[in-house]
Amino acid sequence: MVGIRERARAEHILDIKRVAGEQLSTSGAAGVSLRAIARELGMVSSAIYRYFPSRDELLTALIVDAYDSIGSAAEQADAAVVDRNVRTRWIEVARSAYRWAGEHHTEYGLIFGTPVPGYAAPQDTIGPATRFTTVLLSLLVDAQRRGDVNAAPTTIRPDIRRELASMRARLEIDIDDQLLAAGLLSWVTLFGTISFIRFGHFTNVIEDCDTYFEHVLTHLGTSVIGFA
Amino acid sequence: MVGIRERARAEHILDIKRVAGEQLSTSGAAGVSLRAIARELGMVSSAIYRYFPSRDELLTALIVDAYDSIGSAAEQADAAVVDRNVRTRWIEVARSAYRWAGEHHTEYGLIFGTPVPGYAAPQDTIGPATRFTTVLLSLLVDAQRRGDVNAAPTTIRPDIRRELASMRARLEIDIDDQLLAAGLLSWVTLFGTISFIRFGHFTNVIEDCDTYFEHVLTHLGTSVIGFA
DNA sequence: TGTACATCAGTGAACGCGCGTTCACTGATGTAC
DNA sequence: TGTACATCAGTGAACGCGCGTTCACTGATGTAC
Repeated sequence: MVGIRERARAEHILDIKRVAGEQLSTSGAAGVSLRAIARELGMVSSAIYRYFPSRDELLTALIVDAYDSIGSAAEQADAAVVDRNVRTRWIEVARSAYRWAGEHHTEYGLIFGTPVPGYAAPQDTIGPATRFTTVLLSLLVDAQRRGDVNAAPTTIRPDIRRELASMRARLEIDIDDQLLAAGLLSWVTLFGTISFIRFGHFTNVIEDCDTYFEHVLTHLGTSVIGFA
Repeated sequence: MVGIRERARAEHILDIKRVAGEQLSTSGAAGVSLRAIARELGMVSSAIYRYFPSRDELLTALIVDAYDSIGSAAEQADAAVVDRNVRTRWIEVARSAYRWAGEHHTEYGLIFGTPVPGYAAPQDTIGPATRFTTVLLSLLVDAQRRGDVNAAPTTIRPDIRRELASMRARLEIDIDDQLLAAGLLSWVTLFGTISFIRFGHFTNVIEDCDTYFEHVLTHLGTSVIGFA
């Protein structure tokens, strides 16, 4: 049986994070203020310290939530593909990231934008941070196992092969050099494109960014990774 | 003949921007403070207003300087290639961006990171912002004119061809769909890679980022753009 | 079932700090006749 | 060449504001016997 206090506590934490998220959207990470949150929630500013020991810890919680949010969006998008076709899965997962970035503009900036100087991401953020990438990786592993890839081979220099081998060992995955390199490049291009679109670098360059994103997606899936 | 006042004024503006740049590196855009700058320079805080009408204008000046700085780095890198070989030019220009981002970490974050909420980039920033891209574009124009490209053709959907045509008209450049699309993708991947490296997303993923960057560069030049 | 004690949530005042911006002012540097 | 005036740089005080964090406290909710 869950006590009244425990439930109230969980609710208050949610409330604080919700208001903090609103401040994040309106005025950025620097604009998140404990006093303003307390004011908004009708409490006294010192009461916040019952829930978060400091402002930095609250920011960390927001970062963790953002990673979890985009990670679970990707997991759901992947799980929703019933026939498990890897090309379709890639497209759905990539789209989910694009959509998430559109719906959570500031949270996206928080995790993929300028790092806050002096703020060192604590250990707690590492797990959630890898959640999205794990979806991508397991997709590639499946593609490899099923043999559903046939990209034109590109030249990979020995020093990069060494780097890829070390990555393979560290992540304990079974993906060959060709596919791993293509996956890495696609991962970066995916978020590079999303950032350029969401951060406004395509202003006066591309008019219909949604369409362009779809084009990049298809291109990466077909020509770079080479899904069947 | 340049008056004493005029020269002193120009020097003071440089001083203010220099100190502001130092603050930018230490504490980010939010940490740039007029009062702290004045303190550092031994003036009274209100004196700053003789040089910049507001804090926002100072920030704008920093952004403009950053764009100018990376732009001129690219121009110099391009100009230094004596044989005008387009592949070499691409590599040198891309490298200059990577190097610049490494030497100007915070300035890079300022222009390619999270946009400051509520801060709308004024007209003054548009010119300097295009300086880097102009170098890349003229490189592509030359490649096209000299016929120094032979990439494997990729499929480009009609709606994207329309987008490319409109871009061609707006920028008044003569680059065909194939090359323009490849250039666009390489541009995004270039900065996507730089951002991932500089913003720390390759921690626990890639060990030797410098080498990986070189690999991406070669790959883009060879397989994506297809320089001869 | 009732009582005694421990835990927790929230209060209110205070500390010590920094910030952007305005304004009336003094003195020095430039300019026009 | 000298004088009268206009422009500019810099001063110092003030306005009004917000912030994170600490601390001793009250009162309510839970727990153990």
